[in-house]
Amino acid sequence: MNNKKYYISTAIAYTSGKPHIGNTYEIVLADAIARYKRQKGYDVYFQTGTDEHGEKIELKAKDKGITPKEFVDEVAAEIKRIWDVMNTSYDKFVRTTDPNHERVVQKIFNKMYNKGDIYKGEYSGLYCTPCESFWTQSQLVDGKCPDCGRDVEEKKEEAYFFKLSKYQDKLVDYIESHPEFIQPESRKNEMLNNFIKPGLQDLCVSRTSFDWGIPVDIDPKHVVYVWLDALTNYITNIGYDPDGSSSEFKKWWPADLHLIGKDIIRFHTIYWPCFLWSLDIDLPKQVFGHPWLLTNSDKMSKSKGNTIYADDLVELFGVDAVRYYVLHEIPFANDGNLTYELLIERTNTDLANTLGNLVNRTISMANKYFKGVVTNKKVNEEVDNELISMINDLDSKLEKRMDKLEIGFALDGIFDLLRRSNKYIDETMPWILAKEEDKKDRLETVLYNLLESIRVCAYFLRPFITKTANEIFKQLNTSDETAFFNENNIYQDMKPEVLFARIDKEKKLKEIEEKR
RNA sequence: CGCGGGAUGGAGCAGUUCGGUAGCUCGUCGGGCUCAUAACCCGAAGGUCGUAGGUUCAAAUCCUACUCCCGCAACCA
Repeated sequence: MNNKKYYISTAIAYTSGKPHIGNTYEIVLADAIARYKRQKGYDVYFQTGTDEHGEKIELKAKDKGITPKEFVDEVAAEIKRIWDVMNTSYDKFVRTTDPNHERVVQKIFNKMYNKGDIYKGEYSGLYCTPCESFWTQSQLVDGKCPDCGRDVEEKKEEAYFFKLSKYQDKLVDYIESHPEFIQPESRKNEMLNNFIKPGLQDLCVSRTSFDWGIPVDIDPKHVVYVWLDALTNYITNIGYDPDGSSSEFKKWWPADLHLIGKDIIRFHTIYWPCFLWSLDIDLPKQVFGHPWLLTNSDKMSKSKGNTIYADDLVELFGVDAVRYYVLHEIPFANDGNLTYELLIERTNTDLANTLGNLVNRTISMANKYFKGVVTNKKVNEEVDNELISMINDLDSKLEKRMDKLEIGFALDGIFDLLRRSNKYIDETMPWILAKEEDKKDRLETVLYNLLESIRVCAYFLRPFITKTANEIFKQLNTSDETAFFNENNIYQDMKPEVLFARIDKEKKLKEIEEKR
């Protein structure tokens, strides 16, 4: 029995507004990996949640005339609802406003301070007084405030700093000696060359310009920098405590995979390792910065009006069409593209034609020729060998892809077998066999092989399109979870039902247009 | 000369490590079949593998220069 543990996390979503499909992609990806690992026998802990502090949220709440807490309660509930609509199997949904998290973050801050890794200093920067904001040199437009266009001035402010510089050499060594730590690899070079090697500046880890954050308890006019607050969610919620961690923490940490967007790799591969070292804790095994999902090859944003929301898509196409699309279409390293047209085409060709139709035609033949009772008569011919060996090879094929987090290629592997099964039907021509009485056992063997192929595909599809896979098992009327060709099944009382109806593209697009 | 990634038939990708008939999915066109969801199966058209040179018997693959695209460039998450 394999009892290895697997701790996977997504980044916690920032509660500044409703997440669009691009933001939702990450939880679906994590869910597929988590479900796959569970199926493989791992003891899995899958954590997600929300990041709820910061100036931006304070301002948004003010605009709405409610308290920040009321604001984040609303948004966090909406995010959780969408995660649930996407049928994701997270074990824990954490929030940075959780009292235990806040308390432990304060303790962490104190521990770093007592150790000398955090010290009090002065933050100086370019400040726009009317806007009450600091800007960096690169953010300025013609040397002026990018918001109001007025002059900025050098201003100093009391602040706490974390000694990133202390860990610089250690970090370079670690990243270079652990090539798997940052994925994909191109990101590793980006971090090393752009940030770490030129020299790490100490990081300002407190703010006094706004209040919506965790107070520094040795100096309460400061609040803790949001990233120190947010990153620690990965340990505070499994029982880390500077005064003594729980057995749960000892069981799960270090995390096996932090799944994050490519835009926040810097925080996870530079700040986070240094914070952990400061606390004398091991680093997570791997950080994967996934690419983005674009609409019409353009970044999604509310101002562009091209935002697509996951719950709207689910309503239009069903949860598994959406899950399948995002999991299949987004390659390992490059950004993916999502349009209604592409989603409809993908759903029709793969899910309706290749998968749905195969299940439907196979079960229909079983019912028509054998009144729905099919066993393995073992009247095999040469042509069966390729199909059966493909069935038996699927497990190792998928494992190779999944280990490299190549989800899209893993799905391709399953669909290769589904396509091969459709071809097998044409090669064996069951409708011809059915006309000859002495070919009855051969016919039954053919159908048996097909049913096994479908069963194994459904088994491996379950981490990705869970609802559909369960529906296929129900239609096959079996609970056999064998990952390989099983010679001794009995199929009976099967009911064919359309899994994915073909979508009329023109009609659907018109329907979407009218809804707008 | 900031760092890194990329440029392959209409679309999306594989192949480049260790040079040797350019492959896959989708789309288009033609054919077949009828168990099935206008589905499924077979076949065809379509590529000077970003540009220009070089090495080699042979280059998408190695070398040189150039063009274009994208990401990152630190205190907003």
